[in-house]
Amino acid sequence: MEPPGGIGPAFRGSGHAHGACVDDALARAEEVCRHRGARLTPLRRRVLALVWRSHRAVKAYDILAALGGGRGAAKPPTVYRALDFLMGHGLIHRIDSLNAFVGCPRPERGHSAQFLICGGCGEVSEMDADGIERAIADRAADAGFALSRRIVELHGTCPQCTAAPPRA
Amino acid sequence: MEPPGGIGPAFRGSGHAHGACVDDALARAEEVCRHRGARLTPLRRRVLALVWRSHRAVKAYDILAALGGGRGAAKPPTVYRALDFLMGHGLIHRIDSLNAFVGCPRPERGHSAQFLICGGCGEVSEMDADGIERAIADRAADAGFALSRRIVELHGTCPQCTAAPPRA
DNA sequence: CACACGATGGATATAACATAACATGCGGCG
DNA sequence: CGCCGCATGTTATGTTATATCCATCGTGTG
Repeated sequence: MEPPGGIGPAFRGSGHAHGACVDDALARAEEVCRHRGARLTPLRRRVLALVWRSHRAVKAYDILAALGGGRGAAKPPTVYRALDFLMGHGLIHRIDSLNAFVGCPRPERGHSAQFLICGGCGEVSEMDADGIERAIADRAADAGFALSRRIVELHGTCPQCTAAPPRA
Repeated sequence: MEPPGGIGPAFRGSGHAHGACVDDALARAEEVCRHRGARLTPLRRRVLALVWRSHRAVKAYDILAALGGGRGAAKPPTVYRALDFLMGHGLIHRIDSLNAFVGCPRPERGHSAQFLICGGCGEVSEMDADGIERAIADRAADAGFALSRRIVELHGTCPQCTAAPPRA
């Protein structure tokens, strides 16, 4: 039971060694931060780990709840600041259509990605499809439009959920 | 008082007859609704007109404020219901990355569009670029992903704002 | 007419998402 | 030490969106 577990534009089956997956992500994050002299503090690391708990987009207030159990609970700014830091370093992406965040599988490379978002299981898969980027760049150029941020969020149903009833 | 604006994938210069532009939009909306037996009530018409006041994305609470001046002021659900109706009939689009709404220049045709959003003047221009759609459909098919909603929101700077200091 | 109905929207309340402004703690450095 | 810069804590508030219930109105039917 180890179907496509990769990082690319493929959804995970039911069994995948998620622990290792998270560890990898954290290791890559450490690497990236060391490389740039950015400080991946315990709080930021914890938030990043929470984002990576699943391959679904995670809401800021869910992170907040997970962080702040009871007394001395974390407050919204704490979470948003950590998320801003992580986004700033490309370690996570914001999914605007969900007001939520996903871990970036390839933080090393500055990239602009496209997201496949399954309405069944909620998983988000990141692509870096050249064809899409090129088509967008071409049309923007036609319009004389200077692109900065490109948002491509594609909602639908992943292969697993198409095959079997949704279950996350 | 003649803000730029436009309907195609091109940003307008400074002078355009926006009054006529709004009138057109409302007329098309009447048409579409009559065609389907949907009721473009006075409230909905008013909200649509407010969305069309500019070619920028309009926030729900701005509409609320514009509607409800004083006593017996409109409440949020009123606005959101009207917006839902208008979206349901393709008369407006939601720009997720802005939490705001723009009028659709071609409500007749069911379409999935791409938006160019200028960070200078705030104008939003709707495209229906086949190349982009095709690239997206191809990559989704590769991934075995069944598409439903496609969100393409492209932020950047329009030709006018590139040429001259932003002003809007 | 009396009535049930569906559609519309008003009223109240609250949930969900996000930021402003200011205070505190801590490590480095002159 | 005294100061600075950064991360975080704290308080308060701003912004966006929905749930729930109720009033109204037009329409079709008995």
